[in-house]
Amino acid sequence: MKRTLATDVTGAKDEQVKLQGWVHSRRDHGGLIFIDLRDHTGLTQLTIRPEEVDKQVFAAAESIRDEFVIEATGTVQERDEELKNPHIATGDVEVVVQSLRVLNKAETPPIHIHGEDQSSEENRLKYRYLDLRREKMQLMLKKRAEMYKIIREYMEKNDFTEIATPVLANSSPEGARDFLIPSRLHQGKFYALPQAPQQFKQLLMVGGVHRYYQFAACFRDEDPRADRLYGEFYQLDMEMSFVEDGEEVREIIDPLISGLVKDFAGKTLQNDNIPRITYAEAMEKYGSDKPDTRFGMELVDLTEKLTDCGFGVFKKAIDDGGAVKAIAVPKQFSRSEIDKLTDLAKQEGAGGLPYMIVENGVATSSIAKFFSDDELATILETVGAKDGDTIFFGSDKRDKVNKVLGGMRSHLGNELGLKDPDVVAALWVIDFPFYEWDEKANKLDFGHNPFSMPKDGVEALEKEDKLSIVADQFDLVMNGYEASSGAVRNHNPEIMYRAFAALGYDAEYVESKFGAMLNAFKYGAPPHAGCAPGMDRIFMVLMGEDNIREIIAFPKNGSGVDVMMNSPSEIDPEQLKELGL
RNA sequence: GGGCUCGUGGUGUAGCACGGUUAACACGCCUGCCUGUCACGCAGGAGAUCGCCGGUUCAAAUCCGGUCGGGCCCGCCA
Repeated sequence: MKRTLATDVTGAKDEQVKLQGWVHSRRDHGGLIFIDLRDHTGLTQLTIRPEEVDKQVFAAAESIRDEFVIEATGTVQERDEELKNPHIATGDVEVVVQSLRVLNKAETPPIHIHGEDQSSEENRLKYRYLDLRREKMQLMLKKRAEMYKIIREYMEKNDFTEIATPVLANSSPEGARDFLIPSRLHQGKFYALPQAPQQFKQLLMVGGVHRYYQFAACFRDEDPRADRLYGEFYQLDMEMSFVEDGEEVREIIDPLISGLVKDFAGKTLQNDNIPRITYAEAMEKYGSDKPDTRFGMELVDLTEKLTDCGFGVFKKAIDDGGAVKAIAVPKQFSRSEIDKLTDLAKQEGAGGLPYMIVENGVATSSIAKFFSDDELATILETVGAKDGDTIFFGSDKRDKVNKVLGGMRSHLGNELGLKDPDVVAALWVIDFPFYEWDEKANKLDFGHNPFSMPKDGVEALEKEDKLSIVADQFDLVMNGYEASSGAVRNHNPEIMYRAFAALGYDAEYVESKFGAMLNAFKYGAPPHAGCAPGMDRIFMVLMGEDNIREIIAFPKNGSGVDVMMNSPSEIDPEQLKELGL
């Protein structure tokens, strides 16, 4: 007898079929029992009539409970018109059961398997194997595989070679905390799980690999977030040799992203040609290096226009070389809402949150009296505020103003529902600064990582103002999430030494940290560039989720604990002893 | 490390600001009835020392202190 899938029964009318799956629900009418059988394809209704089966079979049907694993054989029959159920795919037919076998029993499930997330995440993670039976999670697993297939085909078509790099690697001096693995053979020494296969992929370029890619597992021991998994994640790690301009990398990725958004996810790509904006522009307009551009509410600079204004707070900021900027928000807020927003601004480092309300073409508020009518009119015009809008101001050092108003913009974009879930706004933020100022350590540090190429070559590194040096380094941003970073790599040891020298590190230090790579570069390293789109996060955006745990089979919770497997766990003293620990 | 927030039958919540009978509702579970349901229906039932510890009080799910756990955010992280 033919083994049939739940959703294939429609095409098997009047045929004898055998189905295997789980009991999704059971409706016992006494003299007639319906069972919705669920397998990985969907649901089919089994109908058990006492006149058509043995007594034992009917008794079995009576004793069956939800989530039992069963095997049923029977005949597919078209339902009478009035009995058809348009809500399920197989609702036109039913399987009239002849025999029934319980393959396994099931206790009452501790989470709801029907419908949308009706159980706490805590329980869902603890019983993930049950959670995965849910339609939504099944879809996530299948779509993820589909996405991988699309990407793999695209990369192969573009001459990329899939190569695996070691998972037992070395601790890297920069960046995130490492996961360390004690060596048994070399006691006192450690491997580390790679934060990314960065050095390996660059060494592949030196090794003559033209274009490389892999779905690389990356490991970082940093606190998780809603959009950041704890411990491990996957990126489409890729690198191209003989590329000296980051644009070439972006042009490879563009069609892939475009296809994933439109064809794979069925969403609208905001701009068919994925825009490029500089880091500086992103910070000025959106106050963020990963702006969500599905909505406007851009930051407007008022510094020039308010140099002589009578409002002491603004005046002082401007006199101190800072900036005054504003955003117009299409809503009037209550006093308590303003208070909450003010708290938010303060968390971002602002002293307060000055605002004006626009009514009848006039800006009013407690601070309005400090401005001339001309200045008020200029503010309205420059900010582009309309009646019913609220204008929020920031005044401080330029960086801080951008940060505060950028945080406000992002927050309000959510609050006011300005983020269209059917649209994906993708953009490249390019020209990241090579160095940045580390406020805490009060010293210069690398912006992203030390492996990037300064944009105007070695000479650029000699600039007096180190903070103005731009790297050929870029991020892909999707709906306000950082989806990828990438760069033209530094393949020249000289530049590497100089880049570190500017931070006060000598050649010895550089050699001790990056010896293998520096050494390799001496033997003819081709120029190369690449990027590493984060698969989990991109998939999350494509699926319209805002919690990255929703799209992963077995995520750890917010404390880095696998509540299902109970990892991390204590270890047998014998194992420790063997490692010399 | 810090801030905010949540913790009540198997599951999800209400009750808590203002302490006071038997802790309520929905889903699920159990028993019985039911031959066309698909959120099946009907009747009945079981199931919770309200995360834990301590305090205040005649009396604590409710107030106070502490602690543990979850979630979001900052720090951190590309």
